[in-house]
Amino acid sequence: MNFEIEIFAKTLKMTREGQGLTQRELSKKSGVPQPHISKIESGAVDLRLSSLIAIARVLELEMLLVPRKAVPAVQSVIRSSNSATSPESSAETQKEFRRLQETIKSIQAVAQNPELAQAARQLRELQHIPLSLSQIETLKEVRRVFKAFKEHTNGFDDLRQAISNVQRMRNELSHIVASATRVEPVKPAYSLDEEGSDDA
Amino acid sequence: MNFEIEIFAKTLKMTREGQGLTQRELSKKSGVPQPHISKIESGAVDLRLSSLIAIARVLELEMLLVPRKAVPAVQSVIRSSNSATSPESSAETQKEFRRLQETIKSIQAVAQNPELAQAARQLRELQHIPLSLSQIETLKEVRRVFKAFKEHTNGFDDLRQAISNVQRMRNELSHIVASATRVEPVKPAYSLDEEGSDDA
DNA sequence: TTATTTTATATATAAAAACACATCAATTAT
DNA sequence: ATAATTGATGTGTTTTTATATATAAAATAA
Repeated sequence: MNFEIEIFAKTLKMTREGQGLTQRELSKKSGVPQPHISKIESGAVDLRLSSLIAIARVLELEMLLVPRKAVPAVQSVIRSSNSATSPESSAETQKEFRRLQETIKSIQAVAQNPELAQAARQLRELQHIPLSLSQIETLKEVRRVFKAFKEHTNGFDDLRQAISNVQRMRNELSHIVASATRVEPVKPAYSLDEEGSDDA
Repeated sequence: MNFEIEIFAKTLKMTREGQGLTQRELSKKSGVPQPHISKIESGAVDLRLSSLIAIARVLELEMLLVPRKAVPAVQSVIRSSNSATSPESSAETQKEFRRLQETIKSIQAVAQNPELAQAARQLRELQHIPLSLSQIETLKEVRRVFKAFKEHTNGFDDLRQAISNVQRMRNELSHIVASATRVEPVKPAYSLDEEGSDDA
């Protein structure tokens, strides 16, 4: 729906997931019915300020009116605050990592590929590093693409894209990984036994 | 109404006034009807996000969801951004200064008082200094009290309070005033010919 | 004081959110 | 594969915002 409102919808959803809350739990704590939360997160409603505030406070978020010219500075403050401490790296994120590894394993059961294996390795490296909300989003997206590929509803381009997302993320965090496994430069040439088999 | 929403209501109103906009002008630019703006500014409605955003954008404000722990830092950024450049110190503020001086003059017409005179002097010093929104609010409040006092609907305590608000503000800005008039320390003892005349 | 501008109120109507409840579909866990 | 959890949908009702006008009240300017 409204483009302006989508940002809030997404932020709420990402934050909720980052905290490992279900819509029902959030509903209970905020007093907003779960079906309504669903609508809000999908950007389907032009919600009232009180609803927004009620949900935000549970997620430890505050609504602020910021002078436009101060917005860049404020966003930088928020960013550093987010990367500084990451309470969201634990429980739920670990689950997500496990799901992703399951998905990869199920792909590797039918088709081995060095790049995919490398991605798996890199993911293992990242597993215990605190991730930002957007990085967790990337994780989910990567898994979505892997899964779609496995079910032949997605092409190689998407898969390659997803793998390179993992690599990019790994590079972003390389200053933390550092000591761990030696990382070989990513081979640009890509194969993965072209034109996959048909169905099931 | 809702305590959480009042903050937004006040911020919108203060900002609008700071920019010298009338509700009608804001209405025209934002598309929100003037009567509704009135209700919003008085905190009488739990407005929808789209309305809030529409009004805010005209006032060059952005709604942001900020992690609670980052709020203090963000507020400090906003504060310094506000005091740094003050486009709001001109036109409308000058008018407010003139009104306030008129009010003081009308009081002095019936009762002279050294502290009041000093407040008037201090206000003259401040007249060409860029003020923050909250300082402009103080100015309005001071005038409100002065006026109420003149009409015998307000006591001396309030008046004294208002005068000391002027002094506090002057002291806050003393580093800017600096070169101007030499400022004598405020005499604590207060008089102003006790128990004013009755009516009219 | 008088005129003008600005804000607050009033009324009627339309539109949308909020809510309660049930339930389906998709995902995840066992 | 099956059960359990989670998110999305659907329906009907209630409440409230939003809008359009008109106008009263308050503040400001002349």
